[in-house]
Amino acid sequence: MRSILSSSPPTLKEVARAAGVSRATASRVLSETRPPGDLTRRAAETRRAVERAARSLGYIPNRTARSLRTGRTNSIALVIPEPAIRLFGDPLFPRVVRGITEVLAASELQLVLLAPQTRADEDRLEHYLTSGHVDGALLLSLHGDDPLPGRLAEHGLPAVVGGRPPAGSRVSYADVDNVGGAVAATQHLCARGRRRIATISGPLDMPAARDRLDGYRQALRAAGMRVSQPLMESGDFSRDGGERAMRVLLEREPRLDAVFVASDLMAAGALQVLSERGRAVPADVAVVGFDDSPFAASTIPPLSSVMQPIEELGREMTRLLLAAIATRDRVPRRVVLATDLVVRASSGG
Amino acid sequence: MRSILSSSPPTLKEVARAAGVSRATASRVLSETRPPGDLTRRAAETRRAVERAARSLGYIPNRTARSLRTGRTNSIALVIPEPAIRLFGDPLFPRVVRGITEVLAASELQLVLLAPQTRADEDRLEHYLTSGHVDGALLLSLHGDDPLPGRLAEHGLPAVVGGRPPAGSRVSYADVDNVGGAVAATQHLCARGRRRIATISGPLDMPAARDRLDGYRQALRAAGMRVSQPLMESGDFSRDGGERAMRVLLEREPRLDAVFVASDLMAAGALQVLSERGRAVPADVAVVGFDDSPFAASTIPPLSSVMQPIEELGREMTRLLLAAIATRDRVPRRVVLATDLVVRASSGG
DNA sequence: TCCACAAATGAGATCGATCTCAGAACACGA
DNA sequence: TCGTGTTCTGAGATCGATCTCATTTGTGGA
Repeated sequence: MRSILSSSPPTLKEVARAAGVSRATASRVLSETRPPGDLTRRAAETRRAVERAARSLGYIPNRTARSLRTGRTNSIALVIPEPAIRLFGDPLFPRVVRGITEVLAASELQLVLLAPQTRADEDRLEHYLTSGHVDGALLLSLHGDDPLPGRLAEHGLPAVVGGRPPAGSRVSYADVDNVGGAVAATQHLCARGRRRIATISGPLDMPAARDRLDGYRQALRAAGMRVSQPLMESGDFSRDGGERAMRVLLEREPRLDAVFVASDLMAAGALQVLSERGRAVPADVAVVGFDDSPFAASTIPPLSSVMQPIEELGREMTRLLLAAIATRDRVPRRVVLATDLVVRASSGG
Repeated sequence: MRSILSSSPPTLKEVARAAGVSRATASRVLSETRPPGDLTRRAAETRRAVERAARSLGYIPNRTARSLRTGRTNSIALVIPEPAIRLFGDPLFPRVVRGITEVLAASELQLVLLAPQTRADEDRLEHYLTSGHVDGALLLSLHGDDPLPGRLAEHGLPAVVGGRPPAGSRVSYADVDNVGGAVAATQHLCARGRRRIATISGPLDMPAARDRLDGYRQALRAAGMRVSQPLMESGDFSRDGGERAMRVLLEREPRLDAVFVASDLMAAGALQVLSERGRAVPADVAVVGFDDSPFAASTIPPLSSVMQPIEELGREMTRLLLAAIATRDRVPRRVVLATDLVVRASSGG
């Protein structure tokens, strides 16, 4: 083992000296992954010597130096601009992360998660990303007209957005088919004979929320029904928000006979309010949620919901990013993943 | 603006040439923060010229190069070795993160979150940390005998553990007084006249869980009561785990008259089981939880619980780390933050 | 006006790795 | 044994910034 007295970590130069070879050779041995077997006796010997020296010195390559030379950092960022409380509360994030890490497992890339909390954080973050800390970025949960994708594109940093990106930004993204899911849910309610179908949408500065609302509208129009403002109320994707919106809707349109709710959490709140107000589900009011969360099967009654392949979204984003990094190709690509209506008792099964 | 044709980002050299000065001067102007005012007319002019050139070229310093030279990266890691589902599910993490980001807001440091999911991830992570990507690391939620703190210390990377670190590792840490909190809770139950006080502990490979169990034991002994194995059952800090453990305890010791539960989530499960079995809380069985979660006030009945200052834990960890980085001082320090029993109806108010 | 001293600048070294390229060592067939 | 072609190796350049140190420029007092 190396002496405890040497304060700074061993460098390649020291390894090379210890092994009696040049820096170049040491570098080659340690970084080149070569199919073993097709090397001469001499080469095999130096290789062994270098490896032994590196091991006994406890050598760890300085990534900073390597990055400077190669222009690669071997890490990619996952950016989620959400307050800590939502970051750690939203059930979607762990699923996306699982998908991402699955794909990354096969690579040597390190994933770093960045969650800017303030305006100042966002500036610092942009600087962090564009100044060469990472090879690419995955962007999740962007709101409204976040300028980040555009900025990264200007600097030539590969980026992939999860969910539909801010309008007008030429950036790759993967998304789930929110419109299609909402259409399916609403059509399903129509097909069950419901005539006064309300909706609780998400916050309208989020593309996913807007798409689901669009799908609801499209389906109603396609069925020849009127899209009426009083039947639409927006929540914030939380359970409480769902309760509040449901109360507003019942107040405004007591005769509604169905609700398409843009998230299961809000749907759970809505179910509770309906039960408190003595409306039977699905007899009086049919309910369809969105997400197909684990708890959807155990609400009372079990909640019909639109399934979205979130893990696959994470995988797809990562694949897009890895491809962009590998090919240096900056042509924006997009992938839209199908959603699927899961029918349970709450919509009259 | 710089031409769209130049593919690679502008370097300091280009800025210097554009401003008609040397690289050294450009570097000084752009990185030196100097109290303005005490510079000569000439200096002020070059300063202006360099700044204009940098702006018009869209210059962003290459952090990799800067790091290589200065040995500083201006980022620190937050390591949480938990599966994604727990990482995003545990209500403690957002609170710690809030504390951390509060303290970091005043600095220029970027926080990166690393959550190794597999054994391979852990190796990669160790390599990431020790190869110069960050200036220091905050380690949370370490289990059992995680070798990470020791490894980092070997490589001279400043690190601070949140919670009590694995035994024997000479590393700085901040912790909440789990033992003291458990003692207070148990003493409180004794003082209310309870004689058969059970406990539901956390997973015993976690120091916090062990400390709370220790506190329970200490308090019983101090009160001259016997510590009996059948009155102790461990859960996994989840609600389901609490339900399961409570059932086991009732089965084994039907005459128990109090339970100290090592987390509020488990306590919620326990309350439900007690209610199902027809045991009145607190008349038949008094219950005290741990965490003082937001929902503790709204369980039925409201849950007495041990408050722990988690945000402050985050702040304190960060302060310790920043100090260690600034002073290059590797002497392990520790900080233990007081916990506080909050009495509500579940323990007989 | 001249001199001493402080402030500002630039040339070149440096951080620690990889890459290029020319030359050395080796294997193999004649 | 010798020549040829392939494989290895090492010297030195390089990535993009900062730092050192000698030199230039400018200031203020005599």
